[in-house]
Amino acid sequence: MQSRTPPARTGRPRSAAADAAILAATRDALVEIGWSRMSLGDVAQRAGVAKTTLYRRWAGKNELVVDAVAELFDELVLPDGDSLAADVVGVVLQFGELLRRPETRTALMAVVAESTSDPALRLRIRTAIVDRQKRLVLQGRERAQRRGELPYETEPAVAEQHADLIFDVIAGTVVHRALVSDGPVDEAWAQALAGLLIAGLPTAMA
Amino acid sequence: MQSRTPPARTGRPRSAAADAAILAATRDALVEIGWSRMSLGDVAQRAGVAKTTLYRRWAGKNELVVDAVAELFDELVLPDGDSLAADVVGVVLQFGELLRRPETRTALMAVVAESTSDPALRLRIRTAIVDRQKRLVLQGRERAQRRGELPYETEPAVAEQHADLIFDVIAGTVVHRALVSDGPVDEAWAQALAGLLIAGLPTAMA
Amino acid sequence: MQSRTPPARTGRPRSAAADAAILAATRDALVEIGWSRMSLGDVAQRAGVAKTTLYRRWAGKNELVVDAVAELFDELVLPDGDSLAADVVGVVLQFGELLRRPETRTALMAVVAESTSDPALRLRIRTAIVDRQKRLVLQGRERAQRRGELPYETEPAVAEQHADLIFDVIAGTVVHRALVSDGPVDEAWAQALAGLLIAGLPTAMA
Amino acid sequence: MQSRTPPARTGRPRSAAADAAILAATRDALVEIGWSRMSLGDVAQRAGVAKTTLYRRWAGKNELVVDAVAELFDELVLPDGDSLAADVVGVVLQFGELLRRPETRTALMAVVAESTSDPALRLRIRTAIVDRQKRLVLQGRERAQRRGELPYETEPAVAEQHADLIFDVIAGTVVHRALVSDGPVDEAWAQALAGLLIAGLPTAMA
DNA sequence: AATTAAGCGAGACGGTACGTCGTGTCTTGAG
DNA sequence: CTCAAGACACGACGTACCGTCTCGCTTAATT
Repeated sequence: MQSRTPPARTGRPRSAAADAAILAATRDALVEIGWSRMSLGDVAQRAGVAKTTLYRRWAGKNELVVDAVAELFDELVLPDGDSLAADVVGVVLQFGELLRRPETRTALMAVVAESTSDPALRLRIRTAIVDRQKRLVLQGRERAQRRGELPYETEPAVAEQHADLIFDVIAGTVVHRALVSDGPVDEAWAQALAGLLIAGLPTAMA
Repeated sequence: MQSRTPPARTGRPRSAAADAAILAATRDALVEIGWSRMSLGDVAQRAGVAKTTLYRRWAGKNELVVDAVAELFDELVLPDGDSLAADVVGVVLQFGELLRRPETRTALMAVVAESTSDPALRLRIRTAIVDRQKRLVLQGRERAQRRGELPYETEPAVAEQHADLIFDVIAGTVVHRALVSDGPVDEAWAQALAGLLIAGLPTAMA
Repeated sequence: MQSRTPPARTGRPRSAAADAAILAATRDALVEIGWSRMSLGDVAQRAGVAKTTLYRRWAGKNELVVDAVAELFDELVLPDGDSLAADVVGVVLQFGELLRRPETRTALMAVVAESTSDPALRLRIRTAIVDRQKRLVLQGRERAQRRGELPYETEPAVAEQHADLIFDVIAGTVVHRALVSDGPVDEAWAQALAGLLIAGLPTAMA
Repeated sequence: MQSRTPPARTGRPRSAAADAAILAATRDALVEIGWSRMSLGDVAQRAGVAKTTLYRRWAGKNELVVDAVAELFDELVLPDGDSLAADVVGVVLQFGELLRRPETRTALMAVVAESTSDPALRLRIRTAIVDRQKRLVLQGRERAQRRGELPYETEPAVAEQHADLIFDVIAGTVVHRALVSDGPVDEAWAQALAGLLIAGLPTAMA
């Protein structure tokens, strides 16, 4: 809560309202016209702001969009299920719902695409969006361990590897289902995925 | 009985060599200058082809890149493993290798990102790239069934749902690992993923 | 009426209908869409002819247009006036009328413009269009001389210089009036011009 | 009382230097590569200016060339002659000289040709080039009237009609001589034309 | 209250790529 | 050898956005 503006601050301060208007306008523009067709001139006009103001705050489209969508992902919570399977289903459904919103799906994939040739952006995405959600896996595992559904892993490095893998599996699978295969992420599908994860292929297919 | 060319058959036919040259030039340009900086003028020049020729065949950058990248995915083959786990590991490693090549990772994510607000492009990606690779899942399942590792599913609709789910899980997980989590897709990781899929979480974590 | 095709003629002969159709289509296109916007593809399509056919007969747009409009200028005749002034007025009005037709005005100026940097085209215009109309000046002078309105010039070279000058004056003035000053070429204006030519400035302005 | 800038006065003002550079580059390009081969991209590059800047000020090639050439016509001055005939000869020779320069002849006829099917362009040519040079006729007439060579016309409308006609005659005749008949505009020819204008045909041919 | 320095809107600027169009040539198969 | 059809290499078109740069005008904190 303390001011961390490093140097002396003279002159007219930056408008806080402008920041909010720009981020909101960015999300609107993403929904309406898509990533590639969205120009920063558009965003500035929608926000009632000069392009200069926008470039004074962000280096480019990528940085702006990451900031504009990062907060949307913090809505995810681990639902109050009574089994590991229910927890998985709950998270999958929430994530699926998030990916149905145009601004989320478009912006997320756009910045991931850009990040394939921009390591700094990749890091920013991971810290600002992805890693924050690993808490869901950790919470879910802990609950399942308390219920006796999963064993305790004593080696911390191994435990982290497990968590990372599970996160990749769940997040990657839902994204692929929603954005590539273009199929619904509904109750039935979520249960099938949860069944596969918990029981393994031979049992799940039996 | 033979001629099924539906409309008229007049005028100079399109050059088959041009198609190949354009697709190859597209891949080269992707590697050398990246998706976003690559212009269709560049591609045309590299291919020794006029821009017109390019636009006569493809509607834009996205469609062109989908086709250019699609061919790369046809390299994937189901390796000659002697167990379901070995087959999964083999495919995962191949796919991981493919995603390490800059043109593949960049182009794939770029078109997926565009496709989030372009249903026609989404369909094209699915038919040109994704659906073609489901053969790997089908082959792998069949081998596993013959070995007795997996049961036979008699209901075709259910069988297809299983295949789709498995494909989403494997493809999505590998993409997420490679492009978002930014971790290596190596032998150890591939075995961990295969173990999870075959045995289920409780066993895999034990 | 005899075939004057110089070498042996083998293969399919050229369609005579095609020539006429192309020239007519050229005139139509000039009227409707103007010189610069008229493409040879347009002309070919209007004539129901392939572009190849067109290029087989003419070297380009300029040559085609010269041929297409040359004959229109042969309509001009020296009217049956009873004085030099009446003859001048009659010719001026006819020429003015010709320049009101869109295809004539556009095509004439277009080829003249092209000819400024193409001596061969300049020659072609002069022989195909301009020089043919000098007959009007020669006829008018002869009549005026017979009426006693103009003296006889005995030196042929001087007589030709006079005729050339008069032609430049009349043709140039009418073109400038019609196409640049954009004023009407009507009876009153024609009489004013004739008066100036015959009586000279001091008298004409008195 | 003073500021009559009609609309808003905001944003960066247009560079006056750019206008001059563009017009000069246009003239250079006309000389070096000719009207039809000259592209606006060329002009922009020669002027060290972006194409955008060029299109912000002119609607197209025609308008630009009209303005670029118009300045050249302002070089014309009424020479310090001591008779009406000398003044006419002086102006004719200057105009003939102007029409010997490739950029002038080509550009002038090209825009006139375009103007035959573009009334707005016709107006622009008239206001930017033609009407400005009528001053020469007005000055010459005034001098001749002071010398007693021409009568005073008291009716303004008639006086204007006279001036317009004389302008059409001189300008049209010189253009026709120079560009169509392709003859020299030299001292002898200029004197013949002046003689015709001042004395009328019967006297001039005597 | 006056000064001052940055923020602000507007929009012009030099660039680059776009997707389309026209040119003149070439390549088919049919006549 | 001609024809209609249309693909081809080339190159200009006019537009859109980029990110930067003036402009003249606020707007606060400092004098």
